Amino acid sequence: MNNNHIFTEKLRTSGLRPTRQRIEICKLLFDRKDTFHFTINSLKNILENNSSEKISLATIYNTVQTFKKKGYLKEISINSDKSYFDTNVLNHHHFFNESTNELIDLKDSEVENIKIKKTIPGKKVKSIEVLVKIANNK
Amino acid sequence: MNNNHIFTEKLRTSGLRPTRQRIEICKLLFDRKDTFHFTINSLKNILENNSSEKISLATIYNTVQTFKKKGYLKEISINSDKSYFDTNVLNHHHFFNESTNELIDLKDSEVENIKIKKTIPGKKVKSIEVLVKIANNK
DNA sequence: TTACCTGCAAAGAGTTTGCAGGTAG
DNA sequence: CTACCTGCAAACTCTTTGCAGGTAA
Repeated sequence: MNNNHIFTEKLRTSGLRPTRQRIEICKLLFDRKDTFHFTINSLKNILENNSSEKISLATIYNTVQTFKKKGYLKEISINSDKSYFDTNVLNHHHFFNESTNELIDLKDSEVENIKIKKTIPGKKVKSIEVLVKIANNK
Repeated sequence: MNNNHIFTEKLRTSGLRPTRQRIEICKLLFDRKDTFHFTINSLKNILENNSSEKISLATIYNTVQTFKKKGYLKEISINSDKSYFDTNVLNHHHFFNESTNELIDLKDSEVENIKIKKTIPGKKVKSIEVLVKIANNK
């Protein structure tokens, strides 16, 4: 089906004009039922192989950053090598497979409620996230 | 007191010769009772202000990386801007103050036991860590 | 037509590496 | 003495920015 109007809407509400390049990016990010994890570089590779458009790195960076600011994408902190992004923007937990550098979402129901017994005066909790690092059994 | 022999030992077991510069770095990192969090840049600034030695960035980077590989330091994933290190090398949880970019350790006893109800076949869990982001009350 | 967008290349930040002179053992 | 180490600067990687030509409205 054609979801271009949805992408156009997402772009407009982000203050971006719907250009050919940006529509291609939207298709990749948002035209799917499940969560999608990516790095700028993996996104670039997929675009190069699957899109007829030439899309420059700069365009990818600024589109992704704009979506992140708007709340359509979430950045995940795994390591400082590169930025990982997630199309699931709700607070949630992750597995990170150290053998493959792959991220896997954990549903809230898959993690028992987390209780932090310490508070810091004058500070508000913004998020509580668990990162479970896994690796291949040797 | 003088802990130089301890530092020398740490350096030797890491395969590094105990030089004046490295001893200075050790003093900063390990001559303290409590946990110490730092970035390469904060470490460089402290060294510049507190040490009579001139210590180049390259020396700081490679000493810190070597300690990390040896397991004397732990790298904490907060964001992809820069690397944060921790002298507490056990698996543990953190507060991250987004207003000040400060890390605070959480004791295990301050976080109720975390249960992950999902497993990934063929993978082994390496660590489970919680990051609680906090910010100033406005 | 006008403001915004694109691709390119150059600039920036953090980190790593190569090298010539210096130092621990 | 020899192998390792230091400081410096250059190189690298990831990300951002400036600019001249192109495009949406």
